Amino acid sequence: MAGEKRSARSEGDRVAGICTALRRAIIERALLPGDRLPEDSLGERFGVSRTIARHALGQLAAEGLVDLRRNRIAVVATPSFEDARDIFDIRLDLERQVVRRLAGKLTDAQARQLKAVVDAEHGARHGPEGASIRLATEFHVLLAEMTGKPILIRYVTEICYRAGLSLAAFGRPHSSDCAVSEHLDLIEAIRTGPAEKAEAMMVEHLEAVASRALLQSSGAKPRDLMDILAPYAE
Amino acid sequence: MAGEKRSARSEGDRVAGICTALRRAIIERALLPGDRLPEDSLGERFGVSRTIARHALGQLAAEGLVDLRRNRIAVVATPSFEDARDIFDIRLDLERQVVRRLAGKLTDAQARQLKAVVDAEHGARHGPEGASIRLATEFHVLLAEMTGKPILIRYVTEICYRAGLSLAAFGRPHSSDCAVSEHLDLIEAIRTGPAEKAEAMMVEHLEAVASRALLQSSGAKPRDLMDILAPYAE
DNA sequence: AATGCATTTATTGCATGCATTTGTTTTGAG
DNA sequence: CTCAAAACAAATGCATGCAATAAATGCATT
Repeated sequence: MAGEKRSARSEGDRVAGICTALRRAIIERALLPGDRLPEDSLGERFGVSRTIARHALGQLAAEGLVDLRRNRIAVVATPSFEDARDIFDIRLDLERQVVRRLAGKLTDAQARQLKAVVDAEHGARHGPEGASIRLATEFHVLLAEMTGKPILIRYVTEICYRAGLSLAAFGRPHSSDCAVSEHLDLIEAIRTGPAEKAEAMMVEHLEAVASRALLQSSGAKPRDLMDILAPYAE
Repeated sequence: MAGEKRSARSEGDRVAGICTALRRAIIERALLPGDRLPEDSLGERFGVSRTIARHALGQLAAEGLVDLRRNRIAVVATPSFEDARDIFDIRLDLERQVVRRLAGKLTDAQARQLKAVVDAEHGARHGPEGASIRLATEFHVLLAEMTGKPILIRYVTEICYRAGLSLAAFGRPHSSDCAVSEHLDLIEAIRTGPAEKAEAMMVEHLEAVASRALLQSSGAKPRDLMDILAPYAE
């Protein structure tokens, strides 16, 4: 009874709660591109009516994480290869702004907070892949949050989630080792180095992530039925 | 023209219709920051139930055009001065990408299409301010659409609308004359010039727009009732 | 006359119900 | 036995109703 009251109050908006849960499920690859998201099931699972579930799906569709077609069951979005490229291009610009604004201005407390996330990444590097990816994303989001600029934070967050989904769309395993050391280097560069150097390092990092995931798999992206069956056709 | 892709992206056609109408009202300054948007009135005006109106408000809130607080009437967003700066910073990066991709690759048909919009701007320069601003925005959106990159188009469109709203928040009149000639120069630079030159011109243009609107009015931002009434108070 | 409190009204939050549409199974003809 | 058409099941599209909350108004008290 008290629990009901508390959960209702702490989660001022139930729509936001569902969005958060689904975003996390998507970034952790518990939900994969193409997975169905019926309003009924969502509502039942989260203890709300279809109305609320529907609204949440609308929000996620606006963020590009969900595909919504009229009279059809909502599905987790399946970004195309071109989409993925464009997302990373935009992400590059946005995160470059983040670094430019933080370079040389990181407080010790902030550096510690970032390192804590990287530590968590390190600890999760042999655990389930989902946690690893989520933490890597959290690192970038936290960095953006430290700019204190709400609009920049919002766009960086959104684009990071979309980037994560894009990576999932191509089924590449997440190489956490690289991310961990690159993230550590980034913290140092942002804290001490000149803005140009930190910026260059972020560019390098993101391009590495993108090429590890996208360039290598230029042919293996969407499992096309015809491609899969080609060897069996003769 | 501009609404085709938006309506396909969103779900219910009616939700998209309301969004489009409200976006336009906002960009034309028929709706000003802080104006109330009660679900009932919207529903009645557009011939739909509150459910649909509510959903539309949710979408616009996700785009940053509407402020939605629990149990409170939705209002047109009132971007802060810092928000406006951040929006223009992001817009700069995004539109730079647009120019970079279009430089030297504009077909004659596309150039003609862009010129048609600028002509319309020219024709509207002494008419109502709203049309002038809307057309200036359409120019930038059309440019983005010519990249053929859906994600880039989407972010540029959104940020252009937010920029328009930001300008409205500071009550600056729209100087259409400058925009018209600058837009013409842009078309030429993109069509013929090297990418660097076109890019620099876009940067210059957007910085000019931002400084005309933002820098000059650093003290006159939100029309506060107390401020407005100050001269009458004695 | 100004402030705080109660009452009334306006508005949102959310679930439910019905019509419509889509997807699936069944059925029946060839 | 195959395939198409019809019947069924599942899911969405949307409006409406009721409870809860906030804004507005009026009243009383200082």
